[in-house]
Amino acid sequence: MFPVVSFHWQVATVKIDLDTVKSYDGEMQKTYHHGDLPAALRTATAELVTEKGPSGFSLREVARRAGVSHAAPAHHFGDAEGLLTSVATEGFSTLADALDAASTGITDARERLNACGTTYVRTALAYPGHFGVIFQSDLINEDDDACLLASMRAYAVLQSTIEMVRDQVNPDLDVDAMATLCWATMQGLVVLAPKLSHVAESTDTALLTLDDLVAQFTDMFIAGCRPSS
Amino acid sequence: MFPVVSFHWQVATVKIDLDTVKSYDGEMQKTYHHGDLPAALRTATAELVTEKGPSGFSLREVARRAGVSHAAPAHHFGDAEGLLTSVATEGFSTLADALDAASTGITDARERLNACGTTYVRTALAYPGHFGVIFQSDLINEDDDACLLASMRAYAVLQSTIEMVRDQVNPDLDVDAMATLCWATMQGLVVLAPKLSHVAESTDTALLTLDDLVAQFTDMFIAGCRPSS
DNA sequence: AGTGGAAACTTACCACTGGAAACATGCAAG
DNA sequence: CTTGCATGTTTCCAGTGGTAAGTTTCCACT
Repeated sequence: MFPVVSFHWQVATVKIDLDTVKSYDGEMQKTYHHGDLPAALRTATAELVTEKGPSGFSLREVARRAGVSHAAPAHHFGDAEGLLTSVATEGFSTLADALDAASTGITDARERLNACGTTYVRTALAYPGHFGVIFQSDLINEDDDACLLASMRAYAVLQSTIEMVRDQVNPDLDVDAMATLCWATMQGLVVLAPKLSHVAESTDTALLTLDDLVAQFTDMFIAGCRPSS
Repeated sequence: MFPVVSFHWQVATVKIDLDTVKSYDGEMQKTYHHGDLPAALRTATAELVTEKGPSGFSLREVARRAGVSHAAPAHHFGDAEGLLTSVATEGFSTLADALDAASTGITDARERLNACGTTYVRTALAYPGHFGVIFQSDLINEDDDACLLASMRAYAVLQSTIEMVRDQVNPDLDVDAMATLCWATMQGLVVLAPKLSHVAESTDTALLTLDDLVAQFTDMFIAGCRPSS
């Protein structure tokens, strides 16, 4: 059963990536009136959340931006929760792709962990709409299969990285616990960063950057994982 | 100027703590109809958010629970943002008090950091309404003076703890960066925990508990802070 | 004591929201 | 060509936040 699900999920991922290309409005999938309304609604949602935050989200405003009536989204996503869950899935999928691309080929555990961390916070900052939906909205369905699978795919990259740390640094490492800690720290940084005055987003200041914090965390993490004996 | 502000804030803190006592409806502050409506609205908000999550919050429902008309809150808090900011302030203040109580008297850096971490996640789990408002709602005014001061008071405890780590473990430690990392990890754990299947809330299972994760983080953090040379 | 004013609250209204139901439209397969 | 169905639209409903105007209660001052 799992391979089948995995297969579906692969297909879904590719489909999402294509859908995300907004300008592409051509001969593909033009099944009906609106080239690809689900994708248009997702991007409209992400943009709206980016502009006004998760609380500024409104099904009607999204529909308005997509140029359809306010009842159209219901036909594809059921309700607001369905649409937001779909956006969250897209976000997880994008994150998983980015983590995959950033970590493949890196054989040094420390380097790879740093690459994952940097990629995580950069992706979160690059897709504030998606991550806002994922972590600041309680209106998504956590049990949705596609969403769960996409998030697990992202988690798997981190997990394999921590396994590499275990293999290279400390054979007794509790991989799940440490992977959880790493994810928690990265997500905490993303949530906390805008609230902290001494953290800057760009590099052109004397302040700490998120990349700096990630690097410091990586160093501390690797050093802290070494066997104590 | 700062001492004055600090004084005001101290007073506000004490007031909030008294207000929080729900059953207390007696002869204090009974300035008008409703013994102490602001406090009642705050607790109603916290309960509502605990039950239905931040997105389930509704000014009218809160007013209904407090037994007043839907326009009454506006008189005390201006709008929904004002009320939520007040709840966030109360949450930060509670956290600061808890961190203070848990860490005073502990002289060993590792022990104290662990106490802070445990207290953080336990407080977050004990006040899900307040923490939900703080970290999952973008409808609070981050620049509010009282809120800022309360959060800074909580941060200060953590900061002094990290300074203790610096003094006892590594004189070259970047205190601000490490304090940020610790806070981020704790908050990340709180946000992530309910989403992770292998983390349990109570201790009566074979799964990891949040306390376990905090302890593992503390050990790793202290070890990782040691000078590399 | 009583009166003016301010504070606390209510009522009435507005534009907006999400969701459901009934209706219309266009494609695709028989 | 026509039947079926996915895709939208229109219309309606209860509920929401915010504002403005009115009402009640308290307090301070004379």
